[in-house]
Amino acid sequence: MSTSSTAFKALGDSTRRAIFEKLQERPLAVVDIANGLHVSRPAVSQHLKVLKEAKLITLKTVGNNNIYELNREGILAMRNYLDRFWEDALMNFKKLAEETEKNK
Amino acid sequence: MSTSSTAFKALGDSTRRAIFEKLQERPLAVVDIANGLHVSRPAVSQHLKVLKEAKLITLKTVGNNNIYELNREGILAMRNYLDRFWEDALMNFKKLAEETEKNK
DNA sequence: ACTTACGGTAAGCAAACACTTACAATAATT
DNA sequence: AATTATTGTAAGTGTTTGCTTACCGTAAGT
Repeated sequence: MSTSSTAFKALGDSTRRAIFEKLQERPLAVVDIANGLHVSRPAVSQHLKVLKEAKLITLKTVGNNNIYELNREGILAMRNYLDRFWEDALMNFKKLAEETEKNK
Repeated sequence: MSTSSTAFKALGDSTRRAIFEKLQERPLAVVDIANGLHVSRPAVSQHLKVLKEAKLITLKTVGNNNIYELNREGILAMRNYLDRFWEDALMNFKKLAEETEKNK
């Protein structure tokens, strides 16, 4: 599957966006991520896997703790992809509007 | 559901992104959108409904044709939302890196 | 050594999703 | 008026998804 698809899908789920936003504040262990969320700890583990595969977060193991944090590279890549995506969409939109104007 | 969720989900499906990208070139009737895609025409109708509800496209009826086109407003809104989203993520990332550096 | 805490994964389940075919409504064509 | 073309929607189906509980491995604390 394309990079964009996995990233879109990863952030399309509200629980995963909640996790992502939690990690914006600081890197956290799985228990701390799960704490306060409305789903079980294993569910969080599964979501973390999805976010990791979408390259939006990374993990480093410290002793028995898995500390997750945002993946700067992945986020930059996604932002760049989307910038072009919107850019293309809006540019074509503009171009088309001009042509329509011309043919009046 | 929040605006961002519906938009993320809308673009998380590859068929819908294919439709969206087709509409980047020009406004199209449903038959023309379905033409060349690997799914049936009613499936396309359903996808169009999702994209419309995500405010990514609009439609205008011309006789018996429903012409769909990109929704500039919605796309701009989504882009702005995401700009801030990435901005926040990256800024916090940077801030945290600096604090970690300071406490060395 | 034993226990406790952390966290990934397997199995199972209900809800959501992406599709299909069948149908109905409307507008253009003849 | 009858037919054809365009489109949305309903009903049904298989797959995917998001969740749960149960379980297992590993590392730290006692």
